[in-house]
Amino acid sequence: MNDYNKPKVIAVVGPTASGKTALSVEIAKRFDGEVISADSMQIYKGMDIATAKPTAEEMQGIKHHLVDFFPAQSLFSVAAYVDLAHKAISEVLLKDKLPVIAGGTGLYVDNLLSGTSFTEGETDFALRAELQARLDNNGLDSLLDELKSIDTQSFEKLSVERNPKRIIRALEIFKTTGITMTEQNKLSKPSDAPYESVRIGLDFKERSKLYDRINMRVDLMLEAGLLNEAESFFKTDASNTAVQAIGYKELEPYFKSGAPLEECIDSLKQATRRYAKRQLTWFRRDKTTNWFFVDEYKSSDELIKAVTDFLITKGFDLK
RNA sequence: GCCUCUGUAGCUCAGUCGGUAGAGCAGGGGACUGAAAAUCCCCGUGUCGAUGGUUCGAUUCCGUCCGGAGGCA
Repeated sequence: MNDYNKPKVIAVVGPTASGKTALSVEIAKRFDGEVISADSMQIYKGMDIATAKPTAEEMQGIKHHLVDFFPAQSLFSVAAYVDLAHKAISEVLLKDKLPVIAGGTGLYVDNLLSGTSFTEGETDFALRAELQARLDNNGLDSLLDELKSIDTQSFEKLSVERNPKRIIRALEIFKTTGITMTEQNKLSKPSDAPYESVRIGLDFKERSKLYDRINMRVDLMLEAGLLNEAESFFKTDASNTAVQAIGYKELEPYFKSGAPLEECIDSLKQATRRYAKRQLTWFRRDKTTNWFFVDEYKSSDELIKAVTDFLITKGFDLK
């Protein structure tokens, strides 16, 4: 309950292309920190351009954890992330440095900072496939009926939402652990957060400014060789988690069925814009986030200065 | 110059036999605990091109003008 004994961490969150990478590096430089990425796609090796992985130049000598270390053929999960991220944070703290968490995957950030405890069990993919097959053959209601008999609370929410993935997961939890999703969520929620965290959120007063940046960044990715990267990605046997990355699947029609490149690029841009919107929805939910509007500053230097000044008032010490 | 078609949501278009309008796309809001860059839920008022006329009432009918497309000279 005593915040003063908890390690302090900074988290930089926001939608894709809002400038998290640059800002987190600047924070790390000024406050003697190292960056811990919270990005579900930048973990993968080889997926450099599409995921806008920070380049060596962009990192400016600041150590980045949990980027570019995981094979694209392997499956990843929040549980795996949280485990690795806690370890990385400990490592940074041992060096007496400041952990700067930077990332766009809200699920990862929240579960890390809230200290959700995940049990040892691995994901049961065979069971998941079985449930998926049932869904395909008998429909969603077949799964919902079963859920109703075991977990009324989840049922009530999921029967309105009708989200297949979450319904499958609810059944999977019960079948593998004997505990309902409602109970498990309660059990995994800690009474107290493990860190004293300060969240910096990046957003734009004008949404169209963000979208302009996204569109422009996709064009830059193409110039940087996204097409080649996509082509070789299709040759690898990427895992179910890696194939979800925005950047390859939108280009697939171009390579596999001769669709016009322009159309694929437009849909790639659109998918990225929609993703950014979902990220904002997620991050806005946390009411403790300190938002900075990028388009309210004349330059990135001014934004960095504003954030730095703010962090000093929050008790962080300059290097 | 004449004739025909056309002008409705950001875009493409439907519609109102006269009672102020609705689809797709785009876009917006939301949910979210082991696939999360995923998955799912909700949201449609706009001078119906402008202006006169007919009418109790016009986006709808008529006239004129302006913009766009095509045809004939």
